[in-house]
Amino acid sequence: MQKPSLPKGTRDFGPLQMARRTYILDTIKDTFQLFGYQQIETPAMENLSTLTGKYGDEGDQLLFKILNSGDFIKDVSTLDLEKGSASVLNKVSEKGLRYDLTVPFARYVVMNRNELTFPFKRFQIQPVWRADRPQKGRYREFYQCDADVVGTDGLVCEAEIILMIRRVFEKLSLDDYSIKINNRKILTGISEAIGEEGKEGPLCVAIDKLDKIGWEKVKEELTLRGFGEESLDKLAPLVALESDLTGKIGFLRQFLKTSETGLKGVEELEQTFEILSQMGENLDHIDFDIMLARGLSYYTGAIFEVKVHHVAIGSVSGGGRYDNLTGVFGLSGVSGVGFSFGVDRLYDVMEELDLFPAESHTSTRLLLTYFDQSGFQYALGLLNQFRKAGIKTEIYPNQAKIQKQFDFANKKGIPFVGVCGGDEILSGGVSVKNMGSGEQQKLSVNEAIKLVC
RNA sequence: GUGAUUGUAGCUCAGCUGGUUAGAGCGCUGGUUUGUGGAUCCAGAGGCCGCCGGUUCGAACCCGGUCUUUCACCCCA
Repeated sequence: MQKPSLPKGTRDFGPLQMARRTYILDTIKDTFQLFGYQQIETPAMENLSTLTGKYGDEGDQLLFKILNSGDFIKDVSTLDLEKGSASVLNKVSEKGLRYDLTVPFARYVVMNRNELTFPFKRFQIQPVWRADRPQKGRYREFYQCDADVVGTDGLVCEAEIILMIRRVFEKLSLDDYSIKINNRKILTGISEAIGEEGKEGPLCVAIDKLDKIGWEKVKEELTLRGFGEESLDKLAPLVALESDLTGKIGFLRQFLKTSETGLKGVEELEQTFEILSQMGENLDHIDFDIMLARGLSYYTGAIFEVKVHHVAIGSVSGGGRYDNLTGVFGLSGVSGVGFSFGVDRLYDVMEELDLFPAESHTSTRLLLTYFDQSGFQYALGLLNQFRKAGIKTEIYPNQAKIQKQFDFANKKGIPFVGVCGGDEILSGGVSVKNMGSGEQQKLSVNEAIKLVC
């Protein structure tokens, strides 16, 4: 007999966990729908050609590949084997598990471009898979909840993303968090302004670590990546800048005055905030973080990341605007913006902060118990009456001692137990015990329904 | 992919520098109670000490490999 086990980085979800996950997922889904997003689903597996090359070399390594069916080795030559794994791979695997929901969505949009009405707002809640090393808040199978709009560059979408994030967090009673926002164009502008045009990629990667490793280390890394001393000196005042929103914007206007792109980024950001104020909304939880850089190569405008304070868990949500995501699939000029909630991390955060409402392990309200066959038959008749009255009712399915039946109700957290014995059968009623208070009274079925519901 | 780390009863963990039949608490089963759960008391069941190999008279303990857990790096939700 073999010991059962799970693949690394995957988990089962028991009834309690599922109740909590559903609570989070319903909140998110409800919010997406409130803002006019429509749900779609795409297959767990995609053609490898759809997935590869979209996430960089690192990302390609993290893709789970699916072995071809049948004799998967039949096309592999000894030459391929000598050339190494890359050569063998495309002969033995042509499908892979999706790595995120954005790329499959882009594929979907391109394939259905003639049927879709643009701007198209969709949401998608499905698992994704990454062959990462698991660690805290990082799994190999996890859910993403994506909402994206494609076919518009209207900044109202950015503003609405902020509103959706705030609504979800409010519903989940999370209030100590910040929505970090920045604009990729500002980062491009910065690299131009410090005389390192076109190097915003490495600049972002290094600067993103500022919080973690400090300015000195970031400087080292940038030097390593070929940034001149002069450039770093120009960058320094920006890194040191501590100011409020208007202060930051004022500073950037000056700092980026030679960069058309950079100024455009600042303007987009300001307009987004302006839209919020026209909606009668404030800027609570919004943190304009000039140093926020998200690695994903396809972002071109706004970038978001949500961090809950005082927990050791990475960002729980992130996203941004991409101007040409569908380009690689042959449809260019479609601008989109979207973001994603990581349910598994939200779950971890809420658990760490003890924010889940106390719930019983079951939704059952009433358990019918009995002593013998006649009581069982009588209880079967009552069962239907309670259920027809809309009360979640169950009956203990096999004859067992009454203690055992009570114990069952107790462990499952069922709040009421209905006892069906000789007395009850004679009077046509049921004795209902409140498991919390211990009170028990003999009632008619109608009275019992009123008490329990 | 790199570097650490963990694994003993269903759960949380003890187990001395290698030495007889591997322990505790909680949980579980039964009883105390033949119409009543949560408390008390009594009794009992339950372990290839992650897996494979090596060293040794002798391994839960030492060594190698492997899987798993957790963590840092990389990257990311």
